[in-house]
Amino acid sequence: MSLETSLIPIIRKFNRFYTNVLGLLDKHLLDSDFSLSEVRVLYEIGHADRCTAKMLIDLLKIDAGYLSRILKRFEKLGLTYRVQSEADGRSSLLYLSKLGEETLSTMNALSDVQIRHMIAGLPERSQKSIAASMSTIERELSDHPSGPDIRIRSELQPGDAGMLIHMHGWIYAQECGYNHVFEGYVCKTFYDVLLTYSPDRDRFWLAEADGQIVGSIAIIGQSEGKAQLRWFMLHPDYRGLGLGKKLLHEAISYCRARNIRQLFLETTQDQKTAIGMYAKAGFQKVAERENQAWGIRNIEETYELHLHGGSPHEASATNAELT
Amino acid sequence: MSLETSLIPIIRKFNRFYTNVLGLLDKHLLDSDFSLSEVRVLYEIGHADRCTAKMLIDLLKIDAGYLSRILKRFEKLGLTYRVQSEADGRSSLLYLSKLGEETLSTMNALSDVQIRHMIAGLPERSQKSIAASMSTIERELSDHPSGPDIRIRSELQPGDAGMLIHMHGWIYAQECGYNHVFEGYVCKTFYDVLLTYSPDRDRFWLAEADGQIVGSIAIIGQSEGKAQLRWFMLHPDYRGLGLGKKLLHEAISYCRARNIRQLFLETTQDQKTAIGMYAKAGFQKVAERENQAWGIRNIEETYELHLHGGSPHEASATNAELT
DNA sequence: ATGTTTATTTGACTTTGTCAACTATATGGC
DNA sequence: GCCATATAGTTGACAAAGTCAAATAAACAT
Repeated sequence: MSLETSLIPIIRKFNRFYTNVLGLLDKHLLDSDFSLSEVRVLYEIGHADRCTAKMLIDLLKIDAGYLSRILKRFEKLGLTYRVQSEADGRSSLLYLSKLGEETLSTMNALSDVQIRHMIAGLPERSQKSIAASMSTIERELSDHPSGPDIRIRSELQPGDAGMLIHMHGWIYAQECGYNHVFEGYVCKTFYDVLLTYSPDRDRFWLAEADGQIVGSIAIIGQSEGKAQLRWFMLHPDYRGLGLGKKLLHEAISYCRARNIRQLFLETTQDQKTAIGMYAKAGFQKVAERENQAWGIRNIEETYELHLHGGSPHEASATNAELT
Repeated sequence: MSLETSLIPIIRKFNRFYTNVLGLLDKHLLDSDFSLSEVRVLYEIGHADRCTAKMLIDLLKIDAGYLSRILKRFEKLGLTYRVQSEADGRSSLLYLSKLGEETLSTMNALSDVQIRHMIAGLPERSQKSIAASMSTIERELSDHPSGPDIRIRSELQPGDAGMLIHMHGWIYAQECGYNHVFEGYVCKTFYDVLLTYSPDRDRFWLAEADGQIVGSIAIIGQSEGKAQLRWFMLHPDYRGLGLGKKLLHEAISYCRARNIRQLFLETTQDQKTAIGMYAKAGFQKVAERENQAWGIRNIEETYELHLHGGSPHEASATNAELT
């Protein structure tokens, strides 16, 4: 609630600002013979599939009577024509005539010029960030918020390692109070792997939200049926969406497929949620020791999971719970 | 030009979308006894200092005659009063009466409720990213584009090292074709420093644009009048703004102040721009060797700068050129 | 002082949008 | 199939919102 309260003034300020921006853009549009509403109607007829008056009313929140007259005018001007719907005799399907299409594309071109003029003087980076911000707002506010575009990829790209270190450093400082020495230690783990990195032996799964890494897991150093699970982590904003479960499942499935029998991992006692998931997947603690190096006292723990030979019961339970 | 062309459809789409959003918000506002224009006028009278009709005309792009009538109505309703300007007898200064202030704050409250309702169902992360995006758009599009908020800080925070590694990995892959081994090597350099990091001996300057790191430089390992300059880097989007020069200047000034006499750095021949700046600052090449490790053949070079004892000429030239 | 510009007002007008009553078709229950 | 009710679209009467040009009065430039 307090968050909303602090954001509302920002949003209202933007609304006032953007009302002006849109007003300016519209002004020029009004040099044409059409009102703003008419232009919007014409645009939608041109772009919607099997457009009816009802659709326009819902989409543009326009008065039915007003729309009726606009459509009548369009027809008189020869911009549109209508065909009675076969499915519903009350409705007509609306189409642009040749002239209507020309008119619309002229208006589109004018509008493009307007917008181009609006952003013309700005540096490329500003233009990009404006467009990106607009997409974000639209996506987040749209009726069926699709949420961010979340996907999991498993090729390691340049910069990924650094980003994972960044997230480790930041998250563990926030949540556990670890200091820069911890981040240095994470650097070391990546250094060790990257120097000899081979996609065959070392595999990463990176969860991305709109192209930004928000979670990770990896299986590294596999040899002779053994491997290490590493860098299992999820950005706080993206927890509770089942992403962690999905990552862990990916990693373990991969191990099964690669015939890895023994998987181990190291973590600290602070990682309650992760440890819960490890346990659910069948991992068992095999060692623990104290660590003072990271600015705060903590207990490091080692966990192991036996995938085939070990306990068939656990393996199948895992499978069921993580699917 | 081609970039603009690809962004215009995004911007137009957003404009159509946001026209709807604003329309919906306004609808509810119209339940009150005031038109949208009237509300905007009332708002500005309440917030602008020494408000005149002319100001409102310019600010809201409203017709003078229309405004005149709105103001007349406000006065009749007892919401505003006017005082003839002493400086210009043609103008009057506009003020809200007690009742006007109450009315405005009621409307503000209603508007707040509207907005709160609009974002209420969304997760915190969405709300934040909406507000941030709006601020970005407003800043970039405002008349005197202030550009991003760029500042240089010099405390190392958790996550910074990772972010710098990320940038190294990404930029050098983009621009020089280095592979993951290079990023691993960068990890090692940070590992070495972070384990024994001490603000007295190791100093970072991080250039941030709107809170995002976009450039860096560091002076590390100083002892007995010597030190190493490291991690000098600038995001491609933020080059040509004098930021690199500023960072280098910060680092060298610091060395002077700390009585460091000899500074060295390692780079690769690919770094033409950086090497140009090093040369300008008085650095001289003292060694070079071939390196094959990073996926592509390159020449590593070592540079040195003697700050006090060495060449007074160079030192002063440096000072002049980099200030 | 005089002609020009600027801030605001007023009257006449158009455009835009709203509301409620009306027609015609569709839909669901029997 | 028949009826009650809902839905898509139309129309007339009207109100609100916005525009334009002419008028007024003060300010400014020379």
